[in-house]
Amino acid sequence: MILSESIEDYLKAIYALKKEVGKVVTTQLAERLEVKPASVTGMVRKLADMKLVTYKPYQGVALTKAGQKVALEVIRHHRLLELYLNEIMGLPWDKVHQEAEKLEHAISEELEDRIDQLLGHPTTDPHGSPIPSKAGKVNNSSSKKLSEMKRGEKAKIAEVRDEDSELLRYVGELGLFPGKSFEVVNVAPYKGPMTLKIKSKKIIVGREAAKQILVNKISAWN
Amino acid sequence: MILSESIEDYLKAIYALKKEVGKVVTTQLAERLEVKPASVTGMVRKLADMKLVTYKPYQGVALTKAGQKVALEVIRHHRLLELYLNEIMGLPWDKVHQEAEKLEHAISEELEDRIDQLLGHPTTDPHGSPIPSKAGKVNNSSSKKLSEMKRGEKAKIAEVRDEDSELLRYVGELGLFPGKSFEVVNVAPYKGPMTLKIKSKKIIVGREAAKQILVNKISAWN
DNA sequence: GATATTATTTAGGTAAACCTAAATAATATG
DNA sequence: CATATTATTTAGGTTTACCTAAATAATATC
Repeated sequence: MILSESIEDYLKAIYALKKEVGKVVTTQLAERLEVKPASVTGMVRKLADMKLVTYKPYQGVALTKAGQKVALEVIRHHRLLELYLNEIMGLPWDKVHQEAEKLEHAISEELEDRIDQLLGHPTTDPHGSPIPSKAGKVNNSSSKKLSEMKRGEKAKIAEVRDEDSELLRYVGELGLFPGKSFEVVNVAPYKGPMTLKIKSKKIIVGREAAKQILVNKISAWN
Repeated sequence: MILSESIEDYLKAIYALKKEVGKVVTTQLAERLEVKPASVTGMVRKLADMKLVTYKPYQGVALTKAGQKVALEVIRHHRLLELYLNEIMGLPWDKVHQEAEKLEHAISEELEDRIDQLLGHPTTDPHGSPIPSKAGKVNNSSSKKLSEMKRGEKAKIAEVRDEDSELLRYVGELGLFPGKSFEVVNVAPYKGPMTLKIKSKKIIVGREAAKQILVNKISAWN
């Protein structure tokens, strides 16, 4: 099956929106893909004809098994590439998303396999997102937003949104990389900044940035 | 300047044909690009409008300075990628062309620079083709075809055509890699095979394959 | 030098993926 | 519940890069 880059991007976006918002509607798809809603309607009808999505006008879109398979393959390419570019080639973590966005459509299955092998079959990318397996399994550790944590709670950084380069530079300078453990020592009111303690070092992070960071809580009995 | 993949491919093909045949005509361009001659006419007119080529109907096409610059940038991407894929990632030399063909349009200038740096600013790709410098200089060592050599002559393998995977597997099995020195010990008549001696080991190579191999003669007084 | 052949161009058409503007459906508000 | 607002779709248009078929130009052959 030969699918255009556009189609792959649509399927990827539908997968992501489903994960983030639950329901996938025309306007949001259009916004994320930076096209007009009318264009989304047209493409979504086409995807439905191809049995890659199910679509009821005014009701929303959902991936079929076949559509999800394609989406996960593209996401696997993307995240393997991000990790390779960062870890092996030394590109900064705030640059790899943009680069992978183009390369994900260009690499062959053989190159994908080789990258996977060179990286030792990794399971997460540099931003903490899970890398789908070749068979299409994804480790979706149900994590919560850092911005919703309360004072005194402890957690580990799980995942940072990878689309925004500026966010990543900011978060990276603070040392908030996936895997880092911390405690919330203060939460300023009026959507103010949060103060975290990482190994006795205090850092301050804005609430907006904190919304873009997912964490895994460390239970009290650990 | 944002140029489509098609445009980049046309410019690359025009550059290559000019090098190989001297004159670039519609039919040959069409053949190489696997499109119809009528399509070439249309695109070439467009390229002329963009000042990337000069074009006189029925007379042929030639790259302008601007067009050559683009062509060399794409070729630089291609050859750096081939070398990276082969040398660093361990892909066989008969697979890298196909992969680079897609990736050359997808990598950023920053990634190009990083690859160049990781490879130590190389000057030839795995098939012996020169890698244009960032400034657009190419080392075109004027070499001749192996198929045209006579018995007793000595030379070094300079370059093997990279488009044909089967040819590369064949030539690779014979050990005829760029840089290898040899002597022609026999040339069978009627376009028959040639017998070469590499370090006292005799190998036999068909005349058709020999046409695809460029060599640098080693002068007698060396 | 007329005619056949080959090369090239012109004219008109298609598919993909977008667009804008207008129409319609769904939802919210007084 | 009538009306305003927002979401979505429909209709028709654009651009890119192809295509086929027909016309024309260049070249080769008798």
